[in-house]
Amino acid sequence: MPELAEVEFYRKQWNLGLNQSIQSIHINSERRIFREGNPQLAAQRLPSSILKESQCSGKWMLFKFQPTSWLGIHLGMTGTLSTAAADYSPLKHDHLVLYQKKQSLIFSDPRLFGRIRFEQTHDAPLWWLQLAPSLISPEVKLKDISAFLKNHARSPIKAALLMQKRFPGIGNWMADEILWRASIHPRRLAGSLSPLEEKILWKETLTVVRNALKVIGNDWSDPPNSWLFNHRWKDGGLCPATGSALLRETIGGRTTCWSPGRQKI
DNA sequence: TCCTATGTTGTATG
DNA sequence: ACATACAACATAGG
Repeated sequence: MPELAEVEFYRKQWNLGLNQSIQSIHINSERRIFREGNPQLAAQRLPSSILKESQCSGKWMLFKFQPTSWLGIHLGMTGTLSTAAADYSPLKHDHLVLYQKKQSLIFSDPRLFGRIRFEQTHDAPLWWLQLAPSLISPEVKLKDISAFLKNHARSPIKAALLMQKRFPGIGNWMADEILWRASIHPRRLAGSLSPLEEKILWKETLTVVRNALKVIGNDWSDPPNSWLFNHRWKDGGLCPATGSALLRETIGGRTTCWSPGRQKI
């Protein structure tokens, strides 16, 4: 499910456990979920450590534990974070449960596309520091976007928007939402956009990111019906702007929805 | 049975 | 080496 706003929502679910120590942990499917981490080390070090803070970077979350433990979590396609009572019994798809005195913190993921990285370092781990800067940080400028699109000139713009190196946290629905707002056909090649189209694309990217965080990132409210979001999945969906039928095809390897009258090749 | 699913990566190909 | 395309991963639900 998760793109940057949903990831932000899930990250906050564990805030209930801030500044409390871990009593014990439960790990399941560790060969896959910890495929680039170290489950033994996590099982050894997390108990008795204290959850201090967390952050998001794109679709990654990082949880900091005192004294020197870090838990990086990616939710894949179907991962979730939640909390439950302190005596919670893990279900089939619960791959990590951190038991605290007052509650348990749960990572669950039926499809196992998610991943957990555990590190024992003083500072935040290197892989975290090397993630792409947030789209809404001042360091990312239109010229960076423009240069990136030129470097991927022969990719459909839809595929380019899904590349986490430049568009961290953007996923399938946000990419479609951005292109719909910018009135750009998802099959247009990234290198074919005019300077004006690039400018509009970048402006709408920022708008979609900010609005998604505001609406979904806080309490998972439904986006307003004026967004493409509420119309894109169902057969027979109509464009909220033009009222005409939406189209869906696979572009850039993902099901893509667009409004043919508004987004032209 | 077959198709779909808000993601990423390894591999093949150009 | 770089860019692009696509199968593979694993499970559930329509």
